[in-house]
Amino acid sequence: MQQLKYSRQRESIKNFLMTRKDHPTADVVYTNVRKEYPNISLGTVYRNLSLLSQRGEIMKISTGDGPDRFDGNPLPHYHFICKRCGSVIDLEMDDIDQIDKIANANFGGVVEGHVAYFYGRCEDCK
Amino acid sequence: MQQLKYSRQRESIKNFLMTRKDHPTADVVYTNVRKEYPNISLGTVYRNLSLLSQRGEIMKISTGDGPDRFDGNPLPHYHFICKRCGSVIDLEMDDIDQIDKIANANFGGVVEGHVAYFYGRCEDCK
DNA sequence: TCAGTAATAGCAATGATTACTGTTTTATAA
DNA sequence: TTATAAAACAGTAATCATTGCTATTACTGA
Repeated sequence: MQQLKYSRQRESIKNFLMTRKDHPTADVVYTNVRKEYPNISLGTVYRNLSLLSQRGEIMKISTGDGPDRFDGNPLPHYHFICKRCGSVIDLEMDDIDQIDKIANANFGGVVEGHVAYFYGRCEDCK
Repeated sequence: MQQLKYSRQRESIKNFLMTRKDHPTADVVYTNVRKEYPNISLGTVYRNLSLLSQRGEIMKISTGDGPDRFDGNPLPHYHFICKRCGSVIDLEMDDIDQIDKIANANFGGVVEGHVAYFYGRCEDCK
């Protein structure tokens, strides 16, 4: 992985993400960063979101339903998705890393990690 | 949910899926079912895969990387995705349903379930 | 200040999936 | 059986998210 050259656009994208707790999509990032950089292109947004998540500076959330979302907080944590309103919420929970060992127990390969999200009804929708 | 009217195409799709352990994509289902029904359309394949997974007769696997895959075995189980070769493998592991309780502990809403997959290197790639 | 290279804007193209429409199949029941 | 209504279909167009391309611009180190 080569080193990145600074860009104002990338900085603005990252700054925007850090102000938000609602895990916006690429398109939401685009419309908001345009307030500061009206000429930024959607391609630039996608490329930088990709770069940043590859480098572990942000987190990409793929729910398998609708577009990907992004989280400015790169520290390990889990997400909850409301089945009714679709909102994506950070969970504060004890770690569940033991599930990797459970998965590895009868497996021929090597389990290195997992992706998990929880679903149900959020506080407003229950 | 209304009742379904029988269709030969849907039966063929389900039968094909049950013969496979490799979790094929919609496109793979399409090219294979065409051997029996040369005029089947890709739309029909998508509609029926959707119907069958809504009804819990098959399982849809969204990895967030590449197209969705489908599993003819609807019984609860987990999947492993190889980071090197991309293959998706069934895991035989103890259940980890306790993670729903852990996630619910400090949460204002209601956790009803989870989606999880494991990744790493498969037996051939490790 | 300048040269080299990475990043950008603008736009075209792709890939997966869904929507539409006229025709065919299935289920029901006279 | 045949008639009828509803569901499913084939074929195709459209959509949505995302990636690729190319000429231009912006960083960076000398």
